[in-house]
Amino acid sequence: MMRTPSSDESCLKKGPWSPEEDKILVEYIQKHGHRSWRALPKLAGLNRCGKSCRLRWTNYLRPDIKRGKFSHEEEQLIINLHAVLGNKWAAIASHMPGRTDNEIKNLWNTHLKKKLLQMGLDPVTHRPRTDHLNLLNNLQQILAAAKIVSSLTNPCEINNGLRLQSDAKLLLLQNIFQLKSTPSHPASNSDPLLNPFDVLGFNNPNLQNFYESPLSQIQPHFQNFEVPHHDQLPTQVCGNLNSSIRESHKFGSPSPSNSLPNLVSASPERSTTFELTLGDFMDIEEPTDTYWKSFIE
DNA sequence: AAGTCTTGCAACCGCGCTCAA
DNA sequence: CTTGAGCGCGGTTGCAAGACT
Repeated sequence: MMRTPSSDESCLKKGPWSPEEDKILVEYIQKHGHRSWRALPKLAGLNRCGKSCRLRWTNYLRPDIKRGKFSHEEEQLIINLHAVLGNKWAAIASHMPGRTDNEIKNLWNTHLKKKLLQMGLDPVTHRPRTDHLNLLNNLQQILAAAKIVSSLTNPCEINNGLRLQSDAKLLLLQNIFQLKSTPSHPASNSDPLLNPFDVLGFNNPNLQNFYESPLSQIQPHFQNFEVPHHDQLPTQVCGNLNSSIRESHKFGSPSPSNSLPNLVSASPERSTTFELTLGDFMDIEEPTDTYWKSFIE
């Protein structure tokens, strides 16, 4: 139900609060509390609307507010809570005594979102980004982020880092083989102008050579890529791995089937078979979400 | 030194929910 | 059941300060 502002509300003061106004508000609330925000400004003698008073109190003047920079632990906590709760700033704030929803929201929009993007993670899903056209570009970011894992000490970060490493490997395999093996794919058109690395914005000569080389020459480059043993994976994952990633281990032998997974969807929804597989795979040994859910409950 | 751009944050706005009349 | 006041939440804006050219 929409409430239209009353006529006398329109001439009320807006904008930054003066120290005098702050003093009046604090003294009034300390004496009388804040039962009705709408009535408060008149009773306190403030030329502000009740909403503005409430906001000023809850976001700034409340005595239990912890001011100052967020610690690394607090940032990590916000990221973890956001992964479970999404943009429920008030809910996140309720688990962080002394911090306001507004403060957390601002921190997220100015720092944490960028931090996740730099790591190649989608700030909405907290999963590696899978936009279609930027996929290989993102892959570079994911690989770069995954490299950092070796220097991590925090168990949470190590967990995320290991996940990044496996995601990066799978995405790399998936896309390289897709490009190599699908003649109908526009990116693998024989027209040199449509070379996939041109199309995707890559002009690194090493990558160009990599693309131009026959499969038999590419094989040795993947010796260090580990595909998890199927005993460690759920049945459905196993099945898909058998027909996709495992197939890719048959380098050198002609593969008439070309039974390769589809490219990862541009949208965050898990629309392709492989993406489901990847998503399920990522959940293996991934207690984080469950942990935070139980933490919140 | 001056102008422009970027960043961070306080405050505002609009929407939706709850609850009493 | 309907209506409207009050409140809380999430998204957005505007401005000051710092960084950059």
